[in-house]
Amino acid sequence: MGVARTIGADEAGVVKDTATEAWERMREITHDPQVLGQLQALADEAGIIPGAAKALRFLSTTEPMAMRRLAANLRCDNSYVTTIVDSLEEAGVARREAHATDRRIKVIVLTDAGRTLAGRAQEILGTPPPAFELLSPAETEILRDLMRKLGSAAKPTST
Amino acid sequence: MGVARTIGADEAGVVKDTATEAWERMREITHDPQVLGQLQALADEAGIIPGAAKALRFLSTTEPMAMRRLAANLRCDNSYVTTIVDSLEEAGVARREAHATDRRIKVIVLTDAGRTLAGRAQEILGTPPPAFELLSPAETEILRDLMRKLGSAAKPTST
DNA sequence: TATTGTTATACTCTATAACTATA
DNA sequence: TATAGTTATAGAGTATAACAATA
Repeated sequence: MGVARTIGADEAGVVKDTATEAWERMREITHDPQVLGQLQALADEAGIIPGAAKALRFLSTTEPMAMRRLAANLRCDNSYVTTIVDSLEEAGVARREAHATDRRIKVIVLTDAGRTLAGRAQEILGTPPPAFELLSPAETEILRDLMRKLGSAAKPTST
Repeated sequence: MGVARTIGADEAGVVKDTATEAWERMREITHDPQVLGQLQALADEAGIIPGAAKALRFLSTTEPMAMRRLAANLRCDNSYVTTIVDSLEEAGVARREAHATDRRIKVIVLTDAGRTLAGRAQEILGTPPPAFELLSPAETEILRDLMRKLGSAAKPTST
């Protein structure tokens, strides 16, 4: 591996095309177990379940969020959000509050400790891995532009 | 949701740099829930647990693999491989066989049905999403090269 | 003694269905 | 009647510790 060869065929006759290789490598890079490990450590330290640490990402900067909306962000069921927010509340990271006008809705409000924690979670998930330093500024821009292009085809996510 | 905003800065004054944006978008694209969905469907159809479908990827082309090695590939504990191979065996997708020389080791051998299934799993996980058609051949090559560069910093993974 | 795999167990992830309160 | 959240429950993911067989 790592040998730049004439692209398009290999000795087994199996053609691994450029897009496939790019895709496989993208998956490998982004599924970095280290990120999960860091998040796990954060969760352990804070006394929350790992799923709650992931959720913190969406609770970080915005105003209080309805539980239902968190479920949409996490693409999980409402009932799991109950579990997550239970964990956050038990650890003193967040609390439920009633919505001002619609009393069916509960919003999730971070405590001060929660805001700090959320910032760290955001940083863990949002910080590019060290390998990005291998790219020149120009290459980084090219990469970003390619990602924008790939992302622009995002599924319509009806509703 | 779904509102496209000016990218690069948000109302809080936080500037999101190029690498961070590239990274976040990469993660979003590669964590496509549709891939998981397809794999889930395959698992349902074959009567195996979803984790076993992921494992098929590593069992596809190679010769019989020791359970321990599958654990390393999946980065999970041996005990979970027991669960996975139980599932594969119950569904008639694979069977355990004794290693020729070291009788502590059991190797996983795919059945004919298993080989077919493994090919499909490989295809699901290895096929780039439709959005890749948005890239020109030249752009695809650039992307692949960038991924090679990023991947070259991969952790040494001793042993 | 060290290694491979299994068993028992426990915690977490996540969803479905039934339910309560509110709209 | 429809919607937000909760409860009960269950299957799946996953790890740790103790164990058996083999090296």
